[in-house]
Amino acid sequence: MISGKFAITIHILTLLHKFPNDYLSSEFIAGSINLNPVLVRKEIANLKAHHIVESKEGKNGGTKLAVNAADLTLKQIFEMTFETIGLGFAKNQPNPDCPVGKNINQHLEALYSEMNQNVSRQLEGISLEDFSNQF
Amino acid sequence: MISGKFAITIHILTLLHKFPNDYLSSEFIAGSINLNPVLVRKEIANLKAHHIVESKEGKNGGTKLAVNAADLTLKQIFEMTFETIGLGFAKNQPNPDCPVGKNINQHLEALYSEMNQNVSRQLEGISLEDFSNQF
DNA sequence: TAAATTTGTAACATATTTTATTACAGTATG
DNA sequence: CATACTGTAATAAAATATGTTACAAATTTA
Repeated sequence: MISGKFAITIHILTLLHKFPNDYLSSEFIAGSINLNPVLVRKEIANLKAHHIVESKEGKNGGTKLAVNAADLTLKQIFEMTFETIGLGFAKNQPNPDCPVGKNINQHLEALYSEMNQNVSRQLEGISLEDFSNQF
Repeated sequence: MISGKFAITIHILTLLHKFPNDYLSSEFIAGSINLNPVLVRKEIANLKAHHIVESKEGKNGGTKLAVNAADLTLKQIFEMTFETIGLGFAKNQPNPDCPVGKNINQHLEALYSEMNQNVSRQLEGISLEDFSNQF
């Protein structure tokens, strides 16, 4: 399974970009994603920690973008929500007495690291503005 | 979370490549991965369905490679175990009455499709033999 | 200042996916 | 015929992701 964090976060940011002058409530956003507002607020908390958005509490409060959408890349969003891609590891520590078991994770890590560089290059070239303007 | 299928499968194949003349038992393989033998047999069943390995039942049975390791690419292994990478989708159907909700999944799919092509190109260039010879 | 609305967050519940275990029929070997 | 495998189903346990409820704190507006 893969968490929906990236998809949810980019959905939130796209909405914020579409309404640049409003503080959008978590409930409004949740209505577009079809997601519980608490979960929206959790993702927003993450965005706030990275200074991508700002929120206002209280009545008529909500959240708005705090950065220029042209300067925020999908790579940054990816890193805020995923850290890394890859094709996974076996759950248990492999057998250290086997030459393959002993080294496989290190080789997989190297492979996945290349994948990340690869994907990062792609995502670096796309800004939130680019993404949002497709709609 | 991400399933360990790819890692487990490539671990199995690396072992088979290291012992090209033996039928390896699921128990032996499981000992290297540190995984339940039944799960090893399940991944082997998948490999068999793709004609990558062949098994022999009964005493002294086991599994061996049925293809040339130089001709089997990590891309093929990836496709046998994952189908696709990506950064996920929100679990619920987004709101079709919202212009963003209505179209976001389609745009994400396009993005992920590019990611896949990107990663596939990388994995295409690495054979099982290449991977295994690192050990 | 009081009522209403919204964020922030914790605590808990449910759902889904992944991994593990048990069991046993079927097959080949010696 | 005993042994050691595969193949597969059924079930259990563990891990992760998502959902819900509750409520304190903040801010607006009447």
